[in-house]
Amino acid sequence: MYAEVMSARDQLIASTQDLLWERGYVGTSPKAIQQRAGAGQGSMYHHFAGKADLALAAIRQNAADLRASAEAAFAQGTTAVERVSAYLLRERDVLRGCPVGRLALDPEIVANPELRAPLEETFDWLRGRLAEVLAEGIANGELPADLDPAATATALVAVLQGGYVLARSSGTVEPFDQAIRGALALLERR
Amino acid sequence: MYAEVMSARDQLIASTQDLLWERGYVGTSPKAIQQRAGAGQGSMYHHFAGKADLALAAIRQNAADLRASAEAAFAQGTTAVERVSAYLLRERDVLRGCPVGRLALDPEIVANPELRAPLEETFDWLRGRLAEVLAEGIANGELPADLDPAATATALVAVLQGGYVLARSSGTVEPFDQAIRGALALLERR
DNA sequence: GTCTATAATACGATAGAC
DNA sequence: GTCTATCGTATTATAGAC
Repeated sequence: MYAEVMSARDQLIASTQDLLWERGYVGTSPKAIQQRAGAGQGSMYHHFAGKADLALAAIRQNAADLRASAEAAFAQGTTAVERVSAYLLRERDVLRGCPVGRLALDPEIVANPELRAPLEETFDWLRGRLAEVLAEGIANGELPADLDPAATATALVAVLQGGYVLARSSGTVEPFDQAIRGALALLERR
Repeated sequence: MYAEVMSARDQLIASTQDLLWERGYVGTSPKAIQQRAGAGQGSMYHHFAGKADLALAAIRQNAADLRASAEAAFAQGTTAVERVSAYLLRERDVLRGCPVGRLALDPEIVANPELRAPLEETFDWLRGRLAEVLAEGIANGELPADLDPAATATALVAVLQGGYVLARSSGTVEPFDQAIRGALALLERR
C-alpha cells in the first residue's frame, strides 16, 4: 500500500480512519479530513454523500483491519492459553486506544444503526473467536470443564477495552498491562 | 437536592455533568449547556471562565459522585467476594456508560492535565480500594495467597469499563452482564 | 473528478447595558 | 448576576465553473 498510488477516494478513507480513531465522529470535521487527505471539498463530496457516508466506509475498514490483526495473533501458539495470551499481549498503541471500541462512546455512532453495525459485528466475531479457542482448551483438558467459554471470552475482551480507558485516564500504559496480567493470572491458574 | 432551589451556578454544573456524560467534551457546546441549565450566556461567563473551567467543575463532581456510590456498594456484604460482587453487580445505567471513564476517550480531556487529573485520581482510588478488599480476602484465607490484589483489582475495573464499551456497541446490556459474570466466575473458583 | 464560491448555522467568547 | 448584541471562526454542506 503506497501512499503515492492511493486514489483520492482511498486517501479520504484512510484520513477518516485516523481522525475517527483520534477524535471520534463528533470531533471530526469534513474539513480536517480533506486537509489530512490532501483533497478538496469537491473531491470529497464527489466520492461520498457526506460525513456519515465517509465515516461508514472508514469504520468498516477499521473493523476489517482489527479482525485481520486479531486473526494473525490467534494463529500464534499451540495451546489455548498460549493463543489467548498471544492475542492479549500483542503489540498495541495502548494510549491511542482501540479504533473500533473508541467509537462505541460516541453518541452519534450509537444513535445511527448503520454506523453502529460494524462495531457490533466486530465484537460479536471477536468474542465468538475467543470463545472457540477457550472451548478447545476445555475439550483437551487444558482448562477446567466448568469454565464458561462465552462469558470468559467476553470478560477478556472487556479487560482489553477497559484497559485502554484506564491507560488513557492515567496517561501511562501501566494500568493496561496490569489489567491484562491480572486477567491472565485468573485464567491460567484455574 | 431540589431543582427549584439550585443556584444558576449549580444548574450549569449539573447540566454540564449530563452533557459530558452523553456527548463528551468535544461534543458539548456552551450553548447546549446554557439551554439545558435554563441560563443565559451572561450567567455562564459570569460564574465560569469558559468551557474548560466549567467542565473541570463538572468532572470533579462526576468523580465525587462515582466515588460516593462505589463506597456505598463496598459497604454491602461481609466476605471479600460479596463486597466485590456488590460493587460489580450494583445497579447501573449500562447503555449510558461510565460518566468518568467516558471522558478518557476524549482527546481534549486527555491532552489537558487539569481535566485529566480527576480521571486518574478516581481510577487510582477505585483500584486501590478494590485491592484492599481483595487483600482482606487473601489475609483471611477466603482467596488464594498467590492472587495479586493490585493486578486483579485493575482487571476487574477494566472489565467494568470494557463492559460498557461492548454494551454500547451491541445496543444491549447483555455483553456487560456476561463480562461481569465471566470475571466473577474466574475470581470465585480460584 | 476537482475546483472555487457561497450559504445557513453553530461555536466559543467578549462587550456593555441593566 | 443576568441580559442582549456582536465578533471572528468553523461546520456541513450546495452550486456551478472547469
